[in-house]
Amino acid sequence: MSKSTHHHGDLREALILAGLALMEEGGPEALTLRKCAARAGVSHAAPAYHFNGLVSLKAAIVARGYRIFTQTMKDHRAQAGPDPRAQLVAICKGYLAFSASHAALFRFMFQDFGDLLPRINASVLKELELESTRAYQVLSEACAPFEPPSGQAHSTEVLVWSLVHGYAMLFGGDKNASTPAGVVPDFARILPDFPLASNNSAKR
Amino acid sequence: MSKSTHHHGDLREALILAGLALMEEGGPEALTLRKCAARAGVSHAAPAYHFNGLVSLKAAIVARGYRIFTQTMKDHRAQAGPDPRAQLVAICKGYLAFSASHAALFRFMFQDFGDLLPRINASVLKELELESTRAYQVLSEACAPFEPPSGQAHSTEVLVWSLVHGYAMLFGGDKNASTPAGVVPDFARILPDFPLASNNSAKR
DNA sequence: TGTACATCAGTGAACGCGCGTTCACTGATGTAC
DNA sequence: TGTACATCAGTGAACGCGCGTTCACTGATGTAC
Repeated sequence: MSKSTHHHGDLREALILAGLALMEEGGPEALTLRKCAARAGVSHAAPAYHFNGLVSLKAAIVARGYRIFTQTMKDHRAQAGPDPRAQLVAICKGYLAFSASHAALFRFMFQDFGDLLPRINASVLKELELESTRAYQVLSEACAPFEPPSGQAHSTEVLVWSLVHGYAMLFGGDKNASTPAGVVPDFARILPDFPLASNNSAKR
Repeated sequence: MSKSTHHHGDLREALILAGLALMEEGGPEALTLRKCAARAGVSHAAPAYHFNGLVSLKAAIVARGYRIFTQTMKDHRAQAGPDPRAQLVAICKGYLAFSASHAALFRFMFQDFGDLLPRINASVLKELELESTRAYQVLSEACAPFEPPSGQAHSTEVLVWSLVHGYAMLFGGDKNASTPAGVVPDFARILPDFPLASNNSAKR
């Protein structure tokens, strides 16, 4: 343990990791500058110095969330076969795996940032846009083979994204693991019934 | 304007309406005891007396949200024809209409209440459960004609609910009205392609 | 190689703010007789 | 019908708390010569 109090080394990384941990433990309410600082072992004024305020720290944490999200989907895809349908199913399973393993963060990421956007540090905002676009692209690519060749653009993408996102929100976490009326069918039993137009060699 | 300062008359209703207004104007962060009280024109200690703390006031507001939600779906259903498919589409449009007209409230309703549940006033909790169950039943009934007769129970329900909920969350509000890649297809152009097994006289 | 100095990352005390809660109170309402 | 009294809804001042922000500072690092 270094005696030096100044020059943390990688304060930014430490703050983001602290924020991710706090988010999972106490939800979005627990994400404050002071708690992040305490968890990272620095003065409570340090995060306000590194980022320009709480908003940018939150954005940096969300950006990191998207990076993990993307990686989770890619990991699942890598374990599936080359068949486009299997690839798409794997991506969706990765989507659900992330939403379950990072439940609070997942909801936080898809929050409405609205008024806060203009207050985000320019470089952090750029990073956030990059990471969220990358996550989106993974899903988009997996849907591409199923887009109707001459129909409404992105309709499969919107269909699949809506379905998997809604399922994740409603049934994905530990809570609300059932409808008021009973047990929820496993997602894998729903997805294969999709009417995905295949303009490729996708098999059932 | 009555001079009497005590005995508001219907403080409960006034507080709930104040809360609904605050929610739409400033999001969930704006929902505090003091702001609700100020908006309802009462002392800031009044809401803490009427409900036993902020948590139960929030729950009462969510319960009211579900009541409006149910009514919105029913209103849309009433304007559709008797065909089961038309009814289901109408319910979904009602779902989306509510999520758009009460964007912040909608997200707040589907929040994870988790740790807060035990702290809700018993009668308010009962009301919340009643209203949310009623909303759920409207959707459930509309899906019933399409449930596969011998398949997995509630699979159509889960499918439709996930799809419409995900669409509402991702594209329903004013914000994020498009995918990163472009324009979002209208929901009505997606839903009719559903592979809904009809054990009824539902027509396309 | 060694010294002087500028830069910069992080400190810690202090500030004001809005919050939920508490509590002795007040004044209107309802009830007993 | 009228009076006494209990109940109860809402008041308003006070409290402590955690928060984000500010600012003069300090000590480590990097650079010029």
